[in-house]
Amino acid sequence: MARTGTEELRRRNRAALLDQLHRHGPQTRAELTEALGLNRSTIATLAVDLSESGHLQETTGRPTGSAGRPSTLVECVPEAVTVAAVEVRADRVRFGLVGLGGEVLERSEVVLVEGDDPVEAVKKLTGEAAAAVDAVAAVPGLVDSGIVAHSTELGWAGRDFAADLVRATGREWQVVDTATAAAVGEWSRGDAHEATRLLYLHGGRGLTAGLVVEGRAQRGGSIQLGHIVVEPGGRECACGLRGCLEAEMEAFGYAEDIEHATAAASMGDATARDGLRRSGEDLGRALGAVVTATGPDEILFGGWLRELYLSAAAPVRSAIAETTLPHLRSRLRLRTPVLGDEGALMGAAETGFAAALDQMC
Amino acid sequence: MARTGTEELRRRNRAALLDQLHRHGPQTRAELTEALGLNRSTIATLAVDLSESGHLQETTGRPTGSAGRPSTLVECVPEAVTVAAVEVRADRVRFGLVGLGGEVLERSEVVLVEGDDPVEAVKKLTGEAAAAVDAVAAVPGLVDSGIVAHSTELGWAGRDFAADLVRATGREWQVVDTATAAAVGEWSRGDAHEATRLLYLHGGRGLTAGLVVEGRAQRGGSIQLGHIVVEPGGRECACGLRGCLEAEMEAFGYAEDIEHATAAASMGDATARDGLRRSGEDLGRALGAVVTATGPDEILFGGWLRELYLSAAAPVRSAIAETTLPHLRSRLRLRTPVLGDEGALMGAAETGFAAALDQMC
DNA sequence: CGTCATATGTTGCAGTCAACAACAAATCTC
DNA sequence: GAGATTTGTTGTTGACTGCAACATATGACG
Repeated sequence: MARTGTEELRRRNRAALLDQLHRHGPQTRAELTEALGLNRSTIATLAVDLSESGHLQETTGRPTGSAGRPSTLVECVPEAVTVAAVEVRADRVRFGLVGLGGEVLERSEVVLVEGDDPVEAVKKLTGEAAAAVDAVAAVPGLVDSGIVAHSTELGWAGRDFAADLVRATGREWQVVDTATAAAVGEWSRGDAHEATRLLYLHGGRGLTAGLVVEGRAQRGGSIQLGHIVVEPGGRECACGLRGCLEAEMEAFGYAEDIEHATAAASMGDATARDGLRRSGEDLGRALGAVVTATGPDEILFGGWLRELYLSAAAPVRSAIAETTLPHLRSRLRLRTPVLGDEGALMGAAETGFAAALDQMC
Repeated sequence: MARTGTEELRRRNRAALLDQLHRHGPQTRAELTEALGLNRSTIATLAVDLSESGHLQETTGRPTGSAGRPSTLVECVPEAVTVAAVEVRADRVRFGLVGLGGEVLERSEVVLVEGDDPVEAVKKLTGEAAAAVDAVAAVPGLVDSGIVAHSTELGWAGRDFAADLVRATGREWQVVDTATAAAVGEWSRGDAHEATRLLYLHGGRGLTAGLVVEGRAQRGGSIQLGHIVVEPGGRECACGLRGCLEAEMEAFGYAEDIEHATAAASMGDATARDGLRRSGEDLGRALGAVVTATGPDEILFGGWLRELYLSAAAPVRSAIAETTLPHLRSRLRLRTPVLGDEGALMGAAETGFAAALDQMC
């Protein structure tokens, strides 16, 4: 791969064009000229190049309604570049083959039963995805360069998941954490695009958080929200610490069944209501520290934290307010994600596209 | 400024060459060829270009000791590109005119007395620095795009310091926070270069922290370490919260006079010793949350936290150990900075150079 | 319905750049 | 002192983007 020279310049411009279409959908040549700051003729040669290589398609554009020659519409061909994205959960593995532009071309899922190895599921699911230029797996937990250092949900510690996947499937894998992936997904394909510092909270069997700053995932940042200590010397946690948010919340036992708790609370069950309130406060205190340390301007409550937030917004908010400086608090928006279960998969795919387009020919 | 085209390519290569020399000091043309991945002839034309424009100097290089024609040594001319760096503290304002390559060409200082406006001091100090391509001020506190949202040390809240400086000096200023600046300084000019995620703790009248990831300052990341809540419902803090680290530590009153406390402790004063231990524990607990949220692999204790750490390392370490996952803790190195008071100034200058070299002609 | 204005695609040319290869220079080794 | 080795220099080449002139396709207007 050339690092310098005029061919490198071309390569970069090609990648920029594809990236633009990938992010913003079909555009006319004129719009591309504007967006990329290149000359019309340059856009033309790039477009012809990429048409011939099958990466994009040109169609006679929509009538503009205004004067002038109508411009040709350029759109990318989803099948030209695909990424295999996988999301691993304790009870299932989901797969999506995502094409350029963000379209999901294929989708499948394997349900795991006690003792199943996710690697086998991944192998089965991605059998036909050999053409994918990149493969990315999202895992809930603390991921450090392919190794899952800690995962409450999967019960792993120090597993070299990337290597396992390579062995099983015979291809390279990126491993990212689910929370960061979901943050990327919500930013790029959800409605959180205007957030400059987006914190996504992922509530599964464990609690993790992912941070996206100006659209870029913060590497190494898979934040172990569940292991923020909210009660020094408190309940013993499986991780060996005491008073972790996860351990304190586990006392209420509704990570598995939050609907039950919220239903009971809305029926007037005082114990359930009190439990939700206290959980909300613990979560808010943990968030206070995370917000102070990372300074987000938007927080999305994903997974079962969505339900907790929806039914205990007040205690969450007030606990944050009691542990965060006014300036940080005032610019903070609290919301729920829009992509639902899809976010992590989309974000994982996006991670793959970022890498693919970067070294794109 | 051209964004594309071959001239832009040249511009980038020129900037890359200058940046290489700025960071790594004088190098031979052959070394530059290797480092930048460009052709010998390209390096030659770039070097001639930049020699003629006065940005660098070529001297007959040191004898290599091995066979072959001796290469010419290339070094940057410090005076060619200078940055005005200023560090604001409650009791003084320090100024340094830093040249390309990191050399400090001029240095001066103004001591402030109660009621003095730092802006006046900056104006006086930087009067002769008109030629500087960039001017950067480091301020202890929470800085958000030029505005000092909160500063315990200076007693500011929401002051648009950048605008004040522009008004007073008639030139543009970047405003960064002291902790982040010091982190950048220690990374680029200190001995923390191998840290990939460096957290610098700045102990002044307030406690702040700065994070540098792979050499780049995390924007918006001026972490308000002093306002991590370590004692929910604890002592009232000037910021309006309760139980902030700063408020809890203030009870011991040695932000101003840590030497006194450590001296007393080493003389056997049980109260002082106990105070140090408890401060160390509070600091460690606050750090636990920050480490969980930001995942550093190195922490530097700067300002008066240096003394606290040196005399209370054990409680700090054990408090961190009780509030941080093993994986994050195991890769964590705790140290003290090497640049002393100089770090923030060097880092501020480095911030200026990053901007200057980026848009460099 | 035809002319003009407008916006866009197309084509050929010019300017610039980095890579390459052949050559020159300067040092070390034997 | 001859050859090996490393590096600077020079002229050439291929490639790319920008530019300007031209061609094309539409809407507006009388």
